[in-house]
Amino acid sequence: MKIATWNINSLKVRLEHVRSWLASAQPDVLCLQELKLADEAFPGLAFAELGYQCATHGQKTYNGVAILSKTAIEDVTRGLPGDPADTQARYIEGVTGGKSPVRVASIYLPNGNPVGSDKYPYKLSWLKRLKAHASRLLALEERLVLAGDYNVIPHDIDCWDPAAWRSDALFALDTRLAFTAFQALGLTDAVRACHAEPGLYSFWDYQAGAWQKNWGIRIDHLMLSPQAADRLEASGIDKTVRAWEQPSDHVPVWCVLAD
DNA sequence: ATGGTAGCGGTGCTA
Repeated sequence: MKIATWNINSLKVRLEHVRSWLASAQPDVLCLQELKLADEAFPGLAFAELGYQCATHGQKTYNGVAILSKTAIEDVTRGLPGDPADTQARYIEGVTGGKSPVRVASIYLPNGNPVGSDKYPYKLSWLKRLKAHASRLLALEERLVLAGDYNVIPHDIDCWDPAAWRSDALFALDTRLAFTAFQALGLTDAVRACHAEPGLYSFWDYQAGAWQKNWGIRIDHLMLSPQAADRLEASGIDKTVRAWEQPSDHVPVWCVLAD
């Protein structure tokens, strides 16, 4: 079973990119972030044509997440539990995979910039809330994949220039400490489990020719429960997509689990 | 030192 995550920065603009990638990469499950669409505007038919069912948690203008799957998506949760006052559409979870069931979440963690604004404590509290929810999910002892745009650079080797990112909300010490505590619940980073080398990036800024200079960062992650990690066969980042016409600033990240 | 890009929506916010 191939499971992927991709922040597409507007599904309206990127629909044909997503359809092309689905047709060629053939994932069983694709988690999308930054739809920037209300559920009423979600192009479900365009994915049904390719054999995918969809569960969506949309929002107009900002955020918005979805799960696409070749099999039925059940037991769907919309919104990250733990704060009824949080109305931003950044989390959807469901169980899919047919005879090889896996619980999958599509996550769009707050960016948090600038550090010092009220956006940063929102990011940290959101990550803490994700940790609390993940702890409950791990107790189920299921195959679990928490996939998405975490807006977290885990380590120095995950960015081109660590010094340039040191004071950024994606790499600040408190961010990395909170992410480390989350991962220490027993989650495996699917890309790092298969690839030790530096310079694996999933995002290149639109500005300053970042793609051409390879000024990238790795912020899109697939975090696996022990039951999923035991079945991990391969993982990767489809960076060629970043060179497509009018691309997202993120590229798909994927893993393969044995059925 | 500054600005550099993209999407949404029709101005400034978010990233």
